[in-house]
Amino acid sequence: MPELPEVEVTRRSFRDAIVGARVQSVRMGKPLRWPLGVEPQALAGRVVQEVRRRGKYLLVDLDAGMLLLHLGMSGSLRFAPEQGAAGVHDHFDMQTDHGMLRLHDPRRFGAVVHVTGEEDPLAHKLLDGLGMEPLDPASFRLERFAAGLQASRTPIKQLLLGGKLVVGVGNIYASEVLFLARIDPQLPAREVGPRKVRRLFDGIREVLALAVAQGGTTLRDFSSADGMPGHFQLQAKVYGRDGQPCVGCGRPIRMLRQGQRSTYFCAHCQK
DNA sequence: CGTGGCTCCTGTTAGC
DNA sequence: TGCTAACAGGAGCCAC
Repeated sequence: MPELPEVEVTRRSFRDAIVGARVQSVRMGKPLRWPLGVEPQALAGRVVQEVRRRGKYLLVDLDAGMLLLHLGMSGSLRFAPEQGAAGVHDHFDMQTDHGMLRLHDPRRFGAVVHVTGEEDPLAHKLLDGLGMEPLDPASFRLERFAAGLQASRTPIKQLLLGGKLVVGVGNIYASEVLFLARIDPQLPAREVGPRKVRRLFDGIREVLALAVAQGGTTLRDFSSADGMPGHFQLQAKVYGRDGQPCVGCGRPIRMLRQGQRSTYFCAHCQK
């Protein structure tokens, strides 16, 4: 469900409401990707200072320590003054004096981990290798992006998905952005020419920024932590359109597998 | 070290 | 209609 825009929209939707809240209790459901790393009740009394985002991780700063939160493939967050009884897929409930933060995650690829701070070894392990932030002009630099492509033989689609060069481009946006930039997803990154590099760089920024501005949502249902639905109807030009006519040339869109993930593209428009 | 494949888990959908 | 298999928006881990 969540690529960068959805994670960022989620962050914005509950940040103001939760900052200053004091934790009263924490309930865990079934195991998520990793153990919480602390006894849930040990979080009682902590006060939320800030909610930040790094890649697709949400960082919830407490007055002591920090929570790293990831939505995985199927996770969603909800923050509200009142929440109903926990359902079978609600695996993390943090009750505060401002309301409850709840993670709903059927597949449980998501995570909630407590670390002592930015210097915690686990925080380093999870965050250190992350690439540039595409929505932060100070981070996402054309020269660094171009150099990163130049240094890799990996097919460009997989390099984008990997998150080590630039974060937040998920499987849908990877296909869409490559279509917009007219680049063959199978092309080794170092063979992407300067003009295409430029188009790709601009495309990533523009598409992600637009999606955030319009409240997230890619293909299916998504709602932010305050329950508002997104308004961004990404009408996918290639994703999920195997066999259907390309909006550019009318030839059939093709699907292929790259690293166990599907890629959609137009072999005529993208070369 | 860069790279590719496997893996975690459950729900939905396509196909027989 | 019912069963089964394939597939799903992520990313860490491990073997080459």
